[in-house]
Amino acid sequence: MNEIEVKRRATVHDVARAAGVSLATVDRVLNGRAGVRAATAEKVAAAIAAIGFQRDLSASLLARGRDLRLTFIIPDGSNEFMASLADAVSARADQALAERMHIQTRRVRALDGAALAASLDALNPHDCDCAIIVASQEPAVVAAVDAASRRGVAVMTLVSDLPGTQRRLFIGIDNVAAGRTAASLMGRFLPHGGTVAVIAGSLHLADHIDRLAGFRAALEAEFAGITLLGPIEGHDERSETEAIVGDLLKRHPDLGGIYNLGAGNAGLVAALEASGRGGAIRVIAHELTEPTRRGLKSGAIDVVLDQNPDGEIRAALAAARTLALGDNRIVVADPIEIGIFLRDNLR
Amino acid sequence: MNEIEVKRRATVHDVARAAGVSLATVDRVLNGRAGVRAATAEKVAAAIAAIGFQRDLSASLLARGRDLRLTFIIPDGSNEFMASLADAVSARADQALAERMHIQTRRVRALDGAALAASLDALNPHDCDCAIIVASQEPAVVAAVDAASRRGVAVMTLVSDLPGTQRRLFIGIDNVAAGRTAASLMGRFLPHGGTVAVIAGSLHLADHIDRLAGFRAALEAEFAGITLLGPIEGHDERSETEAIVGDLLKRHPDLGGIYNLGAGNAGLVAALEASGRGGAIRVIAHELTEPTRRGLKSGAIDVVLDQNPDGEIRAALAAARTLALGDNRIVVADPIEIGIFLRDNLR
DNA sequence: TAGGTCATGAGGCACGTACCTCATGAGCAG
DNA sequence: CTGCTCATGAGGTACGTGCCTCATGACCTA
Repeated sequence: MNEIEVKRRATVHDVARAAGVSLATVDRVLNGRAGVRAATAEKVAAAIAAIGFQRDLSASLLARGRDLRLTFIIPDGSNEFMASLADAVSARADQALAERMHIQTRRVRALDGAALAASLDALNPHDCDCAIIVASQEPAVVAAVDAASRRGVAVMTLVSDLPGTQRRLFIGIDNVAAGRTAASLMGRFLPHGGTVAVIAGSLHLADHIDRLAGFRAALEAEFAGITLLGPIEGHDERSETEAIVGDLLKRHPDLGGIYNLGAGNAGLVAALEASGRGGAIRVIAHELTEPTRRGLKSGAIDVVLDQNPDGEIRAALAAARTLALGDNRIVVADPIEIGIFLRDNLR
Repeated sequence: MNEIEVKRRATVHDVARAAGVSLATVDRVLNGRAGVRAATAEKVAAAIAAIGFQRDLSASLLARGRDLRLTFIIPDGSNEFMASLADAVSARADQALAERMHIQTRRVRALDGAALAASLDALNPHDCDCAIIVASQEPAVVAAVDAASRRGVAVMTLVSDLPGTQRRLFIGIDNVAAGRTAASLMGRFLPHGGTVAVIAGSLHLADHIDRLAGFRAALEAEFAGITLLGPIEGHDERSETEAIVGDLLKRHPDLGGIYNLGAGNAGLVAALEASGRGGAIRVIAHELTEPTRRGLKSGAIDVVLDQNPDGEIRAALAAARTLALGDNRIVVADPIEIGIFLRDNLR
């Protein structure tokens, strides 16, 4: 008598009863099978809405009797961030398997649209339900994404989006906001103004363009005392970036700060440490990787903005799981937050 | 013939076969039921390890035929952060329900150990599998946590830990690191040194003590030019904090910064804005709530350190789900990161 | 030896959904 | 009317695990 009364969750049986149709018909509607008149389908839909039916994900996956098959396609090469993204995928693989998600990872040459497109073209719905890709903005990739969607392979974009395609979801940070944040910190670090150099990877990369735009806009709006130098392109390369920074330090003895919005941070740290001026110059970089960690610890880098690869992978997996439920539902993901790291809150 | 070969996931049947025992025995071992000799249990454990069996969470919850029952106990009162924590719980309720987790939230008077203990005592394993509490460090609470654990109600602590008890997991940030981070930012904001006032809620709260310790240590180690004023206790109250800040501003025309490591931020912002010196003083506060958001936007606050209530709730739910599997497994959660927010990366 | 306890096995039903086959009846064209 | 298509219903099995009952045989104790 002390029982707590619990509302039983609605099941497909309840839907059938409420709609006045059979279980088989409800099943046909729920799983998009043919052979149901529009009028009947609507009755079912109305019943679902009326009683608030939610399909039981666990039971659904169990009954399907097969794991969800996901393929991550991640750029290869020297880019440490992409490596950490791949690591984050591996780290989640076991947990994902326990939730019936079978993960496969492929690395393709960075900035090689043809390779990415070929990799996408090789996927068929028989062995891949969903592809998660780091997209580069090239026509071949756009075509491959749409083709995969038509074949029945859902596509989600990670880190770098591909708007205007059939991709179901984008998972990544707001890079304009990241640039603004960098400016806001740099401005406060230099209360008496000064010169700040900006280094980018490439001005053909959407995320780098966004960061630069945000950085510039926020500096102009709030910190008139700061003069911007650059941007200089380092092509995300260690040695090239090292040369650029070394040159900057030599030519600008009064340099107040450096914002590296691309990769190549190993070179940045090396040049700073070699100059003996590490610590006297405020430095902001992107992505928490081995070189930036080292830089934070040594004091060469003050702040690292990070897009939390682990969180992105978690969000991607959660979204993929939802995707498995229905074909026509809108999938949303928790927004990815920009991580801000100093030496003192290194995880 | 084009089939991709998939390793079938191991099931309890496979474990039984590998161990040379019956399904019933495997079940007894897995679910901690009595009536199995130690030697037999070990054979089963060995088989599980050997074939890498992982219990299917979905099927397990389905077979249990009942939802996981979770009770959040969250302090009530004027504390905006606790309100946002409760909001985060509500926001996840639907999603949780779809994963067979039934959430109940209770609010108890803040800093009232007896009330929290009573609330815990009222829980019995029949209608609550797991309690998630914001613990305060009082003997009555400690006793209640251990009693609940003995009764079969698992307890997890949120935001504020209760070490030395039977609590299964703590979910929250590293408050010493948070204090260090605040110091590290403040030090860089004031490159020529200055005076920084510290306001705490209460020096009897573990998290406040930790933040203060971290702040102090990092200032002393790295920023000798900064003089610390306080800490002054504002008891997390709006009006008291407002009075304190107003007084500080009046008496210290040269004040360089304020670090409020407790709540009462509405008062902080009001006093700063009333003084007309907002923007000239570097201000760091905790928790992204309505008043701190306002402060960031108006420029009264420079940086807010946040412990990401939504992420904490997500982690708690994930951990609870794992907890449902076995009684004697070690549950781990993803670490909660300290969020750092400026006006420019407000979410 | 009789009676008891205890470890283990065998088997079945249940959870909610997916997916299959087969039957039935309505509607329609010729 | 005959023969066809098509919407729908009825009912089954399966997924992997939890939980229940009952049977069996080993071992101990009086």
